[in-house]
This record gives sequence, structure tokens and C-alpha cells, in this order.
Amino acid sequence: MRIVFMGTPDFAVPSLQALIDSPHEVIGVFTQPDRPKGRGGKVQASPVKQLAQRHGIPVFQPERIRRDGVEDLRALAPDLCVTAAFGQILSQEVLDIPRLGTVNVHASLLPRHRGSAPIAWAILQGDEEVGVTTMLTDKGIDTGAMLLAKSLKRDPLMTCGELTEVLSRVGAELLLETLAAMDAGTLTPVPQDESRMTYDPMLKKEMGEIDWSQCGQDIANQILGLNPWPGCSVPWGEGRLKLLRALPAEGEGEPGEVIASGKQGLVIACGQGAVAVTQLQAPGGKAMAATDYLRGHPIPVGTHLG
RNA sequence: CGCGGGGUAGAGCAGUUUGGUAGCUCGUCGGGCUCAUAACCCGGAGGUCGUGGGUUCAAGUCCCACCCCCGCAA
Repeated sequence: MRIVFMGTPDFAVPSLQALIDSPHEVIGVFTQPDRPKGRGGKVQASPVKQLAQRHGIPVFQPERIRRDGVEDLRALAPDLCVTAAFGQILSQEVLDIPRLGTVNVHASLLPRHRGSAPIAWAILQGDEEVGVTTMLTDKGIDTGAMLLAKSLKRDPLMTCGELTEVLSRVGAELLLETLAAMDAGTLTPVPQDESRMTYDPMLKKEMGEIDWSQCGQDIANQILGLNPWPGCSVPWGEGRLKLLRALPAEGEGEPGEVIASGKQGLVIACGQGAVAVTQLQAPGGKAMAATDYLRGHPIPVGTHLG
């Protein structure tokens, strides 16, 4: 099939790579425009664009595909469009162009966690099962009929970033299976059960604020689910102490109070139970194990964290 | 030229202001104590102080250039 791929971040890269390695022909790639990023404000190409360019695939970066990408897409005359974390909403006009429709790779077990940050929300809500679903894109946000899905048990120590990496590879496999089944004509699109659907909003920076009156399990989920972005942190000296990795722990104390500091990491009392922060990052420093940090910067038991 | 922090033993840091013996916590190795231990005691090994140049009797420390890492802002 002649396929146009639409995607932007790292999550989309294995899917695009899988298509490139497959017998299908990737005739064009749509991705978000280059944006200033990183130190020094240099513009950077998205991971998907970088991969496409290495393979000499034409790249299109409309600000809004529904507004100024339609003609380019039409000119490519694809059989199928494949999207994976593209970051733009497709209009009906765009959806009508590919002869066989548009397949989306979504990193959740639909109909749960519709929206742009499904993996983070699965962790935030403490889901035991996570996964990827392929679906036929329609005009709504992640509302189309489901094609195939793959689920796995969530590792309760994984950060959102790590789980994203795992699921991006699962997504690539599932995409190939989906296309194969599509070719074979063995696919049966299944409408989503609207009564079970959840739509989760975009992540916001403020979500990284920690409320120590919450229970330890929830705070651990928050720390893992929001790593690497937006990240959880507490005020610390001139800057903020980033809490990168944590797990629920035993212990009692005033919420926000350090109740152990050493080999177990940095254990902080919560509204219910406690959390052991096991990886953190101080202002100006690199990420490190909490025990390593504490060797050079002891935090006495009894300290209150904001 | 967006703003800022940092690079010292395997890990995390202090020491740089005011140049003059390489220091702390931990790990590691050896020994001791203990029913036992992530505990405690004794002892040892381990460092081109990011790189290159300069100043000096003497540079981790002062000067110049460069490399690498990180935070904020976007």
C-alpha cells in the first residue's frame, strides 16, 4: 500500500520505522513544524522528521493540516494514512482523502484514556493493565472504531517515559498486524463502548505540584506518571527539587515531613502512608539515585518539604 | 549571541573568595566484634582535580581558550 504517515514525537518513531521496513511504501510524512527547543532556543526537527529525512521520504509540516496541508496530502493520493501521536486534529476533508481510510495507533486500551496523554493518565490512575489500540480515525478525538489491541501488565516502577518507550514498540508491532489483517480482509472494526469511555485532558505544568495530604500510592503514581513531563518537584533553596521516581512506603508523620533519609531513599509522610522517593534531581544537578544525593546533601529527618 | 548552575577517588559532595600537605559521607578490600545484621570498631587501596595554554618559587584555587553535563525560559 501507498501510505502517508503522520506523527511527531518518539512514540511515533517505531511505527514509522516498521512501515519503512515493511513491503508498504511510505510516500510522505506529516509532522509538526520545527519548533525552538532546548537550550539556546535552537529549532529542532521532530524525531519523526529526522527519521523520514534519513530515508529520503518527503516531509510536510503544515501548521494546521486541515487548513494548509490538504492539497499536499491530496497530491500524494495515498491508499491509507497512518497516524501516531501526530498532535493535530484531522478534519473530515483530510479523512476523506486516503482511499482506505486512516488508522491511528493510540497508546491506551480504548475506550479508556482518550486524549493526548493516555500513558501518563494510565499511571496517574493506577491502571493495572496498559496497552495500545489501533483504530479507524473518525472526526472525533480518539472516538473511531477499534481494530486491534494489545495489553500488558503495568510495571509499577516504570515512569511514563519508560512505559512510552515500551508501548511505542508494542504499537509498531500492532500496526503491522493491523495492516496485515486489513490486507487479508479479516478485520472487523468494533465501535467503542461509549459508556466506558474516559477522556483525559492534556497535561499541565501545575499538575506537578504535590499535595502531601494525598495518599502515598497516589503521590507515587503522580511522580511516575508525570516523569519526564511536566515532572513533580518541591521548592528547594533557590530552585526546586525534582522528584523523579518513587514508590509507596510504610510510615506515619505530618504530611510532607521527612521520616527517613538514607538507604531507603527519601521517605516522606503523606496524608495516608508515605512515599519513598528513590530518584531525584537538585537544581543545577543531574538526575541521581536519592541515596547518592543524600550522601553529599543530607536531608535530616523532620525536614518539611513544600 | 535568551538567563543560570556544574565537571575534585567507583558514587555523592566540601575545598576555589584569601594560591602553600587531597578532605567528608558511602562503596570497595583486609581484619575484629556479634546468634545475627543494611549495625559497630580497626586498618588499607583507590585521584591526569573536564581539556589545552598562561601567570607564579608554588595552581584544584588566579588569567585565556575549548569540550562535556544540567536547570529555567521557550
